[in-house]
Amino acid sequence: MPRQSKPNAATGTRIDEAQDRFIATWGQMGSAWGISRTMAEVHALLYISGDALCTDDVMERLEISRGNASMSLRALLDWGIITRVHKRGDRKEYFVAEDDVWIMFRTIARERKKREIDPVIASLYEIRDLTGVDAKARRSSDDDTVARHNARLDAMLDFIETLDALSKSFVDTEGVGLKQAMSILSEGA
Amino acid sequence: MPRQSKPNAATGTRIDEAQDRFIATWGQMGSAWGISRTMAEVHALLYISGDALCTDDVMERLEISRGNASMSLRALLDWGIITRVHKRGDRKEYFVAEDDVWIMFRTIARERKKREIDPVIASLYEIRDLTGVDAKARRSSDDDTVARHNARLDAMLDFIETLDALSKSFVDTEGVGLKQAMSILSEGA
DNA sequence: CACACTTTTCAGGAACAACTGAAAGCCTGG
DNA sequence: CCAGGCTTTCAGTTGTTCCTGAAAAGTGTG
Repeated sequence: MPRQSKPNAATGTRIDEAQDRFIATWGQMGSAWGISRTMAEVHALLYISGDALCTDDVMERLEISRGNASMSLRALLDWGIITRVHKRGDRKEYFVAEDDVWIMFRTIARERKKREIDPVIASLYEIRDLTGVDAKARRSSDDDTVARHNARLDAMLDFIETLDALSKSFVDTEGVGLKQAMSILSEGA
Repeated sequence: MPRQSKPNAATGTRIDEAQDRFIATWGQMGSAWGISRTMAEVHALLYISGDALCTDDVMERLEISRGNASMSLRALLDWGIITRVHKRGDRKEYFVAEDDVWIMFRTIARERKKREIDPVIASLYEIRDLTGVDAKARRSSDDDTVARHNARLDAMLDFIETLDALSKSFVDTEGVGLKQAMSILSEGA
């Protein structure tokens, strides 16, 4: 199945097959981690091709509708892992993926933390407050149950706070960053 | 909405509300990370209650069907984050959640790595082979495209291998473990 | 300022995942 | 080796998410 009408007709299929498989793999992984398959695929396409592609390129290559392509590109922009590019004398918008994988990862991690972890932490503290400080006002027969409940909740909070702190050192723009953290860790092991 | 018919009628509602909210929060988070909501909820219930519960307890508390409860418990067993418990003179099976959050996390991480990361790595290497060593046999006009493609693929592989190695030091049973790794990291920062 | 081109939105439909409930399977004690 | 209680399975249903295509909104040009 020939895909591109570019000059590299001979080996084009080979590259295209590799790209297709990369895209498929990435899409699968995405959906295992709560990212819509198409969105992951669009990102994979932009990443692996390295080119600036427009909506129509994406539509054609992935055989998806205009609406879907537009939505996915928009979402990727919101996540901050692709950027708009303009070409002179062309009114279309083109998109390129961040090509430094480490930066990409940091961006995703930061975003997911903001969207998914922080709200959970907030909720857990609220829940804690339901059975928290005013424990004395409770009938002693239930103290035990409440205490056990609080202990478990606290263990969870403690754990998540630790992960949270850890993620900061990975994610913060000016922090050591994951790459360096990695080398520290591997020395320690 | 009264839930339990246990002795702690007075404060029971307070605890139950806290449990319900914990369960809901956990369920939400689960679904953001590719785990079915119910499965996460069942786990949350077992974790926060700390008791050994049987299928009927779970069904009643979460208002789900027997089939669903059975499936979810079975899946949690497969993941290794809950265990069966038998009570003397009772033919029912009871279940308890791992109560050490750190162990729980390690177990989940190990399992997800095995199920989701390792296959991706294998795929990426296969894809690499499509455009790999036999590059000389290619027409020179495409060398550039192929080279760029391979560079991007390699960058990704390199990245994932690094994460993979990092995760080993967190996850391995005998390794330093996440808790200790954390302290190493926070010193370094 | 109207037109041609591009992007965004969104209602409806398709595809997929999750859940139910009843029936079949499996123990264990008698 | 059957009876009763418990667990698992699975076909059918429900519910959700994702995708499409066409219409609306936006944008710059002649």
